[in-house]
Amino acid sequence: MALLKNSALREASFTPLYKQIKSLILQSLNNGEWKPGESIPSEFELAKTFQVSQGTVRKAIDELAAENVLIRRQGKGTFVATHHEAKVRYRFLSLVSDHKVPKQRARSQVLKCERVVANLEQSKAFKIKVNSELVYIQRLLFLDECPTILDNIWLRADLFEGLDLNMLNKHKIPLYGLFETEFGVSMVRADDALKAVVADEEKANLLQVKVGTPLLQVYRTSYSYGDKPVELRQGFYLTDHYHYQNRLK
Amino acid sequence: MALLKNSALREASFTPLYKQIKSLILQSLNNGEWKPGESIPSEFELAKTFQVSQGTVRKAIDELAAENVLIRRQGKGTFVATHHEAKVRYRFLSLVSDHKVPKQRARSQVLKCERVVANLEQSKAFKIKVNSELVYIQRLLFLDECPTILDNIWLRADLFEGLDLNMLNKHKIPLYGLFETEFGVSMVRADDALKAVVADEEKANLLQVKVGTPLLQVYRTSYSYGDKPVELRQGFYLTDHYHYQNRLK
DNA sequence: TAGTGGTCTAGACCACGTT
DNA sequence: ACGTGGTCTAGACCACTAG
Repeated sequence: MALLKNSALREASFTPLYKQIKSLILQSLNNGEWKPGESIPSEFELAKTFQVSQGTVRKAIDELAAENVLIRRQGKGTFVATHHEAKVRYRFLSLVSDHKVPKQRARSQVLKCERVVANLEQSKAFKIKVNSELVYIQRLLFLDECPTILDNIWLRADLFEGLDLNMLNKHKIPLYGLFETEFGVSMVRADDALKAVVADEEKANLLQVKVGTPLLQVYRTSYSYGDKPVELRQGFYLTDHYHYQNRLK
Repeated sequence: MALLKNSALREASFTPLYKQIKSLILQSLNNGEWKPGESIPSEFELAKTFQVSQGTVRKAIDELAAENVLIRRQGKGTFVATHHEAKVRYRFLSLVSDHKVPKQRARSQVLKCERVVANLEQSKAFKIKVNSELVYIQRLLFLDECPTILDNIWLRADLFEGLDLNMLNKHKIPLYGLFETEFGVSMVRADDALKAVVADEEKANLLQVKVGTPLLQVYRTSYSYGDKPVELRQGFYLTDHYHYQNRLK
């Protein structure tokens, strides 16, 4: 794609230069040219390769940084966001302790990892054919050594070839970190839909509570670069000592 | 406050010009110089009054626009955000229908409006003295004519003098719109803490459901300009046909 | 046509981290 | 001392809205 500088023959199709630059950067990220944790070229270098001014590159990076796709570090450079750093490790885990101080520790226990076939709803969400293959994972998340979250997870099988119970149990890192490192899939955004439900027998057993205990049900769709949906989740959160925190602006 | 241009005698106290401009704008908003819905002076005018370049004013406004404090409209001007416009009327109502299409209609029924005394927790949250006076409101919100949300609301009495049951029942506008118009209090941000609970007898009666029905409990602290906390809320949401939606980035 | 916000440029200088 | 991102400026021009 050639850059369209403010030229003459546009007809109601104006796209700012910096948006085009942003797309090019996203494309490079998608192609794996720059990997999570690594630095991307400096603003001046990018300006030179794209044949635009540094300020224009800057504006493109500004937006990507606001979306947590890139991270700027003054004096050091601009880096591709990663789920591995301690600081952002639990970026997508909105559940926090009611007594904020004792920064909880998370441990995951994977119960199932199977290949399944996409139902109508799932195929719609992923924009793939019905009966396409998915990976289904069930796992329990312990916070401060208490079973607190029961997750049912579905992934596009074509993006996660080779993912199995063995691999999941071997790694001690958060799932999103594993996806990033082992499969080159970076989660950058997620949409959650929350409801209050009560625990049925299966969930009650797994979470070690009584049937009828209220649970926070969190349905999630996670997206990679370019709003590509790559994960569906049904989470059931025990909120006796934790709460889901959210900031509205 | 005089603007500190990049001068010599700073010692580890650097504050960018545009941040100072931002503070000045926020101050004007706080003083009620520019009211919600109105336009503020153009970027060039502000640049002239503040004796900086237009680009610097622009960056200040950019941040305030990102925080939904100001709204930019190309060709028209920059406006103070308001809760009255249809588009952003329910900005802070995260509950949406599961079948998104039939854009729900909200109706509020106020049950109580009393003066009460702040407990320890409330006085801490508001950063006021214990036993300070608060306004307590209990109301039921109907979505599509079904009782769906039970709200308990506490406000700083000194900011809401004259607020009573009569006034609340007279107005057909959302609460945050009323607060803005009648008391000059603009809500710009809120922190929600969510848990799953079950309905006790009182809540079950009011929401017309059985005791034991799971409810989404939403504790909220709302802030006005300058992160000033002005409202505490305990909401109980019926999530049989609605869900709390949230985007993670 | 005039006025507003939106884009783009080029250049200077500052703050921060590393060498 | 150098290279990075961060700030600030001045000016040109484009896109949108309204009179």
